[in-house]
Amino acid sequence: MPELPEVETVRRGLAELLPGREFRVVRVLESPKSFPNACEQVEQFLIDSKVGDVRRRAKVLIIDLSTGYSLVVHLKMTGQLVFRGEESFGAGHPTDSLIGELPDRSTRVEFEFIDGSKLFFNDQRKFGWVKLVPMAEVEMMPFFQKVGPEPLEPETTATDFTERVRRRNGTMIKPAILDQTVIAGVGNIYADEALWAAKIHPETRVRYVSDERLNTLFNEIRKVLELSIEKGGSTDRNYVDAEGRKGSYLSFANVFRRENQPCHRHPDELIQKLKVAGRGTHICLVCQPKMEGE
DNA sequence: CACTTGACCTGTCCGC
DNA sequence: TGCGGACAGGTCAAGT
Repeated sequence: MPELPEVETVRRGLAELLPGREFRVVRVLESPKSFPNACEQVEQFLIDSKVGDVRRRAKVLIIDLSTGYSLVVHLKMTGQLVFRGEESFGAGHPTDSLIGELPDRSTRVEFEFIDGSKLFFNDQRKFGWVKLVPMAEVEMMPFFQKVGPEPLEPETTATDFTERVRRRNGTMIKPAILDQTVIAGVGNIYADEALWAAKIHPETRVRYVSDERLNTLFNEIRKVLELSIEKGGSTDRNYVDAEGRKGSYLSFANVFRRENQPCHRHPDELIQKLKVAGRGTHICLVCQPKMEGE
């Protein structure tokens, strides 16, 4: 699913498209799964409100409304938030969108604005959700209470990261950086990419990774997330941005989805795919030798 | 408590 | 072609 760079790309798109628009109709097509607290009052409540800021925390989008409420959206594995302007309906088709006519069979919620434009929440696997929450209560949601620091915020330091990772000294480094309470926003793609860049085998126990290497890992996490945002994120299957376009990071990837292809540092070595803590994992065994000492 | 595993869903791909 | 099983980018609850 969308990890930090994908969610940030969607946020940037929506921040250009949504502010100032006023809701006219909300259609919830998959309740309670996709919109657990949807009901007539909630839908009525959305109507008459205008979109304000569009924010992101970790992999979660927060769309503030003029009523003092926020729409909180988690895309999980296959969620999409796709905006269609009035001009997209009828004659003209959205320019380079990968998505066809909307709604389609994965559409779970449809928001219509008074100018005729629409925002679609699509989600094939139904793991994602939308919730309407009073703005002041957003930060009190359980996930936000325990989520770790934002890796790209300048005030987040490598020392913060190292201290938090050390709380997971007994586990392997890959699940440790996937843990959202350690650092926010890293998912399976960027975990593999950052571990390759920092030359750490994903199964290495945290206690065997030196502070210096954790420092490097933090810097590599930042670099890979920033590069991916620049490329509009990774499209493996479902991910599209707010206008339905694919991201291009995967054509720059070093390991993710590159099994049996040459390592970019060691052309004679092929990228291996293995399973670590239940997740598909991609490594170069020369760059990332299994550590001794267990 | 720290850690690991399975469940939540639908769709696709691969091997027999 | 048909069918079963594995797998897919995230998180949580339950298990050890």
